[in-house]
Amino acid sequence: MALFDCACDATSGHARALTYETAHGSFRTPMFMPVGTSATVKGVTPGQLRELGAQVVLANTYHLSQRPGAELVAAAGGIHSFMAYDGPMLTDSGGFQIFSLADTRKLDDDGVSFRSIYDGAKVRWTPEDNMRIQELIGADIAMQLDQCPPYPATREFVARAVDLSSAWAARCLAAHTRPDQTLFGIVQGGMHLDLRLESVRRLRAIEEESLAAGGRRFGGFGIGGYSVGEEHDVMFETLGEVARALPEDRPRYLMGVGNPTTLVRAVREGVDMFDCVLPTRTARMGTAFSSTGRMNLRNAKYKDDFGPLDPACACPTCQTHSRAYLRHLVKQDEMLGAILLSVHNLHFLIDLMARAREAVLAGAYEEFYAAWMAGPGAKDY
RNA sequence: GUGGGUGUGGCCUAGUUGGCUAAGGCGCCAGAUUGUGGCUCUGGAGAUCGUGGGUUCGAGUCCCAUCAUCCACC
Repeated sequence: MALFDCACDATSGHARALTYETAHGSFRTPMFMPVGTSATVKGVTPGQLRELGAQVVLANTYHLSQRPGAELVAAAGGIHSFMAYDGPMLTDSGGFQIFSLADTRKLDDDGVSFRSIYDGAKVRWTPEDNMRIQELIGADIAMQLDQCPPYPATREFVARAVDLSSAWAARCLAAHTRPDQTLFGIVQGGMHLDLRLESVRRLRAIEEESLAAGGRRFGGFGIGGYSVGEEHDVMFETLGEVARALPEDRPRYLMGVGNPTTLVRAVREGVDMFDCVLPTRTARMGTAFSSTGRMNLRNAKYKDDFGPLDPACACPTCQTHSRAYLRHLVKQDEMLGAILLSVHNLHFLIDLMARAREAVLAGAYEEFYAAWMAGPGAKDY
């Protein structure tokens, strides 16, 4: 396979099993991607990530551009070399952070101005600036700069976000030149199906114009703007149709979703890739995923429970440590507690998607889906 | 032994010149967490104010006694 080729190994209903080639090896979908915002998956070493079967690791342009700076990452030989992870990597553009972190931000047609969360300094990004920064960081996959509207938002506001994100998609695609890196476009449109489909149409038109002019195409497509506070089922009113409106020959990446049941449902709708802070963030707060639902390890009922965290789990944490010990670590705010639960939660989602892939390859995704939904953990997520 | 200080939920404290259901932090118990500003956020339980008397319409606040504890001095 050539760089950024995408092969479809199997489908089962709308669910897909893809293989995608990057400069740092191939990855297989469906897939969950651990989030390493500041060039680290908090509490987890690159070696552990590999052992867990992690494929793509995320980093964040917003954070890295501020600390330690994109030029420094480039001087280190790029993000892979800097953090010593030699597998595929992806950088989020920072569009979401500008929406979620900055109290003061100003969007205009040409770009966005905001204040750094680190030192309050004024930062100005055009789509071209953002592409230059992501090329310096050097992940295998870059994301376009976009505008992620909050929820709820007026239809007019969401429509303008689609306009702006589309315009920026075209500029990002034109500005992006690094040959060993590909660029994903991002679909917006909030909870409005027609705006979502319009967003998809514009991305495809932008790509066609680019190709006609001898330019590049998108390596895949992010589906952004979901899981921003809406009720759980609202996303599924439009997700499937949106996902399947995207080109079949490239990956579809539902951004920011990490709830196990949501993953299982979204794969059934034709989504291939996910990322989320949920497994590692909740781990740091003492919550573990399990085959029987969410567990709050701070609960007193685990005080003298010397059994494994999840008897059905094969991860290093469950193979080695008891619930009582993990509760003790969490209650004492010991860093090892956050580490061990992060390892476990990442394994849970990575393994869940690996089993989803097996089901697709076996042509039995519907059975896998039904089994999960009927299982003891489904309602908890 | 003498003089002085202090005793308020598991711990540390706030409680103004005595006045409505004794406040806060930590801890404890539970919930939240979705393109990471997260030892975060939300809620809950828990106090016969050392003990026993007294003054007063009313005492955690004043008086007496007693116990505990700390400091200083013999």
